[in-house]
Amino acid sequence: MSNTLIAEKGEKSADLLHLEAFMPYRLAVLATLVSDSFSTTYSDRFGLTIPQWRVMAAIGHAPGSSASKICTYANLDKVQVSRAVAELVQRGLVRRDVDEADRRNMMLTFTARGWHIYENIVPVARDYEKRLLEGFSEDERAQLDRLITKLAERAAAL
Amino acid sequence: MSNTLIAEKGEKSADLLHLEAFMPYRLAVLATLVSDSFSTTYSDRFGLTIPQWRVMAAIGHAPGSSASKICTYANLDKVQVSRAVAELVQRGLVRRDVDEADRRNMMLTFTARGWHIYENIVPVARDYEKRLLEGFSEDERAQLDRLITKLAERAAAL
DNA sequence: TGTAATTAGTTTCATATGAAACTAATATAG
DNA sequence: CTATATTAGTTTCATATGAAACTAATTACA
Repeated sequence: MSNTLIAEKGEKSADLLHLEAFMPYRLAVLATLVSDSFSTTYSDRFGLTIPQWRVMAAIGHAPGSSASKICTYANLDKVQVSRAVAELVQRGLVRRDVDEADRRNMMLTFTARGWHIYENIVPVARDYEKRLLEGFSEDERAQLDRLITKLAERAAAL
Repeated sequence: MSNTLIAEKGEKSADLLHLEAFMPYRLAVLATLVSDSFSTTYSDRFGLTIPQWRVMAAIGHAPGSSASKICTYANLDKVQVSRAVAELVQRGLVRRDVDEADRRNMMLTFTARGWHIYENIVPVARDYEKRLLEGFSEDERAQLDRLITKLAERAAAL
């Protein structure tokens, strides 16, 4: 009876894979949860998208970087960086000057307003991270750090 | 000199936040990396998107579930589920029948072809996870499990 | 009962995304 | 040198996404 066969398959397969215990799924859910709650805290206050926030972080980290440096540093593709920068320039937070040493490159720096915003976001970000890791011992933090690095290495190899 | 002031700010702020050490960023990058490499392995072979894969996993786990059950189980919103199901029905992998007990609900089950695909994907998924965690000791796996759960709890609270 | 509120799922619409094509500048080879 | 390849960044275009509006069914309660 094909109906019975299908039902049996269903019962068997139910034990084969539980999404809630499946590592790629768990990582995706966790990252989305963290990302959403974090981005809420800064998009509410500063009106930045995730790529915009990362570009700000990249410029703050290394002012004068080119867009392609930012792609690498912030793990964004060049279209995302191009658009994020355009918007930040538009809003008067970032300056985009041609690098005279190689006129293909853009030199990206903050305006005074950009620095102001950046210096306000950084403590918010630090505080978010602090609250996220509240209740984690020094040992747990070190473990987490190590395990994430190890996982990223493995994933990059697959 | 305002130029000097800005340069000094740049140097100071560069130490304030390193994206590569910032937990929300690291989790996002890791999840994307894992998600991309995993989805490549099954989209190449089975032509499924991420929401479609999760819907398949949900139906395999609990055949006959409604779309809203699948939203909860697979952490997808109802639009994603609606569209993924429509496509899977279209492709002859899933049946969508009205639940006569409550005609608002859809009862989602696999067709024979759907079961076939599902039973082929599950080993691929298991194998991917196995390779991802290759080189992780039992203790490291347990730690990872615990830390992810703990992080997700914290993030949900923020 | 009949009316309001709720729930399930779909569709619409406006925005987000990224691959591929494009422009401009530089580097490399013949 | 000139021609070709490469690199940086932007724009275009087709698809993905999700909030809000919508349809249909059920439940709550006056």
